[in-house]
Order: sequence, then C-alpha cells, then structure tokens
Amino acid sequence: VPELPEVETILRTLAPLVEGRSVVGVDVRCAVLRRPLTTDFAETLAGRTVVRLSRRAKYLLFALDDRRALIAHLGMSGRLLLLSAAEPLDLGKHDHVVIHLDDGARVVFNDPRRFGLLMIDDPETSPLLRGIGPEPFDAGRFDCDYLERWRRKTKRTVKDVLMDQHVVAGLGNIYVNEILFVAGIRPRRSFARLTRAELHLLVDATRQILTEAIEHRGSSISDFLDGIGRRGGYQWRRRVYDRAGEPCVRCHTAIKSVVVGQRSSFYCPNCQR
DNA sequence: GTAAACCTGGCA
DNA sequence: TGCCAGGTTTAC
Repeated sequence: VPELPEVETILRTLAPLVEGRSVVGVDVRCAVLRRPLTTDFAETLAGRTVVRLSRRAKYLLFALDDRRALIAHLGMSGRLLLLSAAEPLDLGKHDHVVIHLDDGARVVFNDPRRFGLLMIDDPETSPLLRGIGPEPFDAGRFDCDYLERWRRKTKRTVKDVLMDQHVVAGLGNIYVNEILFVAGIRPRRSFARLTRAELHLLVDATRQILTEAIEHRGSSISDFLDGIGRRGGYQWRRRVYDRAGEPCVRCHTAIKSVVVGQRSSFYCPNCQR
C-alpha cells in the first residue's frame, strides 16, 4: 500500500499524537515480519520517549531519546493506527505489535501479509536506510543533472529506474504510473534514451504528482488508512493506475495495460510517447 | 537483467 | 481454483 504520500500522511496524523510521549509498554503478539523482531525489541523500546517523527523514503522513523529510532516500513499491507485512551482495544488476527503510550493511547502495527518491518536502530548508520536516493522534494539533490548521471550508467526502462529506491526515494507502482502520464513518457522507454527535456519533465511531474497525492492524503484503492483510521482521497484522481480500458482523462483514448519489470503498468497510448 | 521468494485476502 | 495486489530481497 504505502508509497511516499501514504507514509507522509501517516506521519502527519501521528506526529502530534506521539511526539513527546513515552512508551510505557510494548506487546509483541507476532514477531515474524519480513525480518523477525529481535527478542529484545519490547524491552529496548519500553521506557523510551518518542522525540520526533520523520520520514525517509517509505520508512517512518520514530526518533527516540537515546539517538536510536523505531524504524517502520509498512510493506504492501501494513498499517500504523493510533487508538486514543478512550477507544477500546479489540485486537485482530493481524495486529502484531501494540505500543502503549504514557497518555493511555496505543499505536497498533497491523499487517496481514507481514511484508512490513519494525526495527530499532540508529538511523544514521542503519543498513536499512543506507544507499537510498534523494528525496523527490530535495531540489538540491533531485534534479535534471542528477538523473543525467543515472542515464549514463543504466540500460533499464524509465519505469524500472523511477521505481528504484537507490535512484529516488519513495516512489512505487501507483505514483510512477501517474508521473509517467503527466510527463508524457511510456513506461517501457529506455531511460538512457530520454532527452534532457524529458528528464526535466520527469522531475517536475514527480513533484507535481506527489504534492497532489499528499494534499489528498494518499490513495485508498483498497485498504490504506492514515494514522487515525481515515481513508485517503487520491484514488478518485488517478489518471492511469488500474484504469485499463477506461478513457484517458485528456484525450479519451482507452488506457493500456502492460507488464514492466514484473509490475502492472498503465499508460495512454496517445498522450504518452 | 529476470524471476522467484516472502504472506494473506479479495475477486473473477 | 487461480490470479492479482500499493514492496523488497535473494538467487539464477
């Protein structure tokens, strides 16, 4: 589920409710996620204060008062839901971890497919975060010149390159499809053969789509919920993702579907070249 | 590079 | 019953 806009949305809903709170207890109900939780996970987290919440790529970082952070990745189906002290805690099959805060609120990590990940580590040195490319909104690092450097050393498709977290942080299948539509570029085009003008379009389209998606609080195509259980609204604004056969929003040509790098891709054969 | 792996649920 | 899913890692 969660790409950059969804993680950013969770961050914004959770931050005011968890920053400054301390952890009074941790229940690990199922430790087997993408990587198993370490046996000391609960005791390491208990007693710490959450100093600040932030995001890096698709990771949510709960900075703790000891220089480390709870690093969370939601995989395909993960959720982080905060229940206030007044709300009942009735735990389901896929509620794997419960973090109890000092005001009685609880943060529940739920993940049916268990592709998600929780880990406590120093974000400055954590291997999880090492090698991730620039944030799309970092105008000093993510620009045309930067993409030109990648253009020289890869023969992959433009879709593959934008999906690569080493190239740019936080993009996934929905938003790469949307970005390529706005940039007017087909997903199977060779990245090495894009013009400088097209790289420029990609940078602009990336920021435009992500800004719009964050404004609409992410995409709830099936089950995304923010940190307090609300659905996002970007699914109503999708231009191409999961719209195969439907009319293009610009020219009414039927949207095509094709597989690129094992992932479904959608594009308008008229608007995208 | 490309494919398969990890896991569950929903839908045709 | 089989295929698909918003992600990432690992192995040919």
